[in-house]
Amino acid sequence: MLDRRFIRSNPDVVKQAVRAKGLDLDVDELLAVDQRVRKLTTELDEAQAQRKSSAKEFARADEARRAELRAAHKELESRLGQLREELGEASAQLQELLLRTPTIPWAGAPVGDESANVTTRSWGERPEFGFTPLDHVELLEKRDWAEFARARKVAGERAYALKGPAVLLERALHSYALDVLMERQFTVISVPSLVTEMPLVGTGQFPGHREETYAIPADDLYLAGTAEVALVGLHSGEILDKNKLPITYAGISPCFRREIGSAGRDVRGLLRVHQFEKVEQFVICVADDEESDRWHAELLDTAERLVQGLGLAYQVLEIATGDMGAGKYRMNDIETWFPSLNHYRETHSCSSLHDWQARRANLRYRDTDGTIRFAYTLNNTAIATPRLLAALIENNQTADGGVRVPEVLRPYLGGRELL
RNA sequence: GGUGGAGUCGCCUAGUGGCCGAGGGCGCACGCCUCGAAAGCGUGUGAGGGGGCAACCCCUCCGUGGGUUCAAAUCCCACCUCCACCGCCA
Repeated sequence: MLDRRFIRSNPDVVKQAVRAKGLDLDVDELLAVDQRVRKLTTELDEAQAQRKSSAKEFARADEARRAELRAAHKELESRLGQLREELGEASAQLQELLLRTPTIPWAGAPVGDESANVTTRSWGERPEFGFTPLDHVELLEKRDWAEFARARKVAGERAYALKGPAVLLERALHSYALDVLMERQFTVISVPSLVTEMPLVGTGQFPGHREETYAIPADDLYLAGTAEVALVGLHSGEILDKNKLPITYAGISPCFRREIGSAGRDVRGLLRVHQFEKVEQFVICVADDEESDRWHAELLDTAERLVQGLGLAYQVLEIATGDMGAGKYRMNDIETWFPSLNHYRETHSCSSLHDWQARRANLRYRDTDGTIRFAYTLNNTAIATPRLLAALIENNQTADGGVRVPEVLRPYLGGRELL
């Protein structure tokens, strides 16, 4: 969502962003609707002012004059009704279009679709096995650390149940992430996954990607795909004091995704599941591009250090305009090495949204000079399991099906070096 | 799930159909006073939208959405949230 006034005065910039992001949005139509809304607003204002003054006069008028006013009012009322209806329709149309306006992407983003993504750096050594490594499913089943067939009996496709040391290892990953984030002064917060529509619109999940979210129609609730949803919603409608910013959260929550766009893909194992656990980094900062850029770098750095701490090889991608989504200013994915896939696979996604989400969520702050501004938001994964758990298991397996525990996780596993 | 009470401009509060399209107090900002401060006094102090070079003007908003009325914070209906008690429950 962009500022109407910005769109009015920079239609070409917006059009270019729409093109670069491959979106379906008619900016000229938006401008026309915007103009119509303003015209109707002015007309309604005038009619309403008239209604007010005649109601005032009524109180002091004699009976003859009152009869006149009643008659005149009837006419005015029908005009008001018509204007309200027209304005209501136009406003709804405008809102619908505004919700689809993209953030202007940063100048350094590769232009194009997914194939234009650029690998900017890689870190770590891919493991060399002196034996034929198992994939995570084989390994988990060999050790009896998971139930797949039985879990699917209860919860359908993509379901899983972790058992024994796999559970402890998953928890260790989350504890590790929380400790690192707390060290960086992030506030740990556990948030609802079961949410209303409001925060989903706020994050930008709705209305564009409704079908990816589980709905519970009986209660008008939804299951959020990430803690980011609740975190954006938490401060929505507020005007924060500038000195409260930045707000830095380490949000934890179960995450739910329908994965309807990927039917049949990654159905095996833990790579793409409907329900998972995630620690999310989330920042609300002042509306300053440079500060936002600094946070973006920091969130990305934190995620990289988390993966480095685990000793996993990864690469960082600069995401192209057409692959980053409407709301993103900049996006970098971290892809971690999966031996069984023989390639890197997305495990983290770092995004700067500028004020795109804040506008949707009406999340503002009062600047030093008293001006009220929309804040900037950023988010990045810290740890998402079981996908990262699968990477950890595959990369750290031993010839006999053991799993070496990275040093950073040992404190959470009673000091054990091998599972 | 049931019963009762409540939701007003950052906070507290006035307000029961036109004089409240929102008064007061606190807080905050600025000014006076002071060597400085406190106290005191004075002035100002919500958000959104539209218009104007501008000072400024207009409209909307008293939890949300409907309704009654010439006119609604004020009356009616539904919903949401909060508080209390009862029931059930991890």
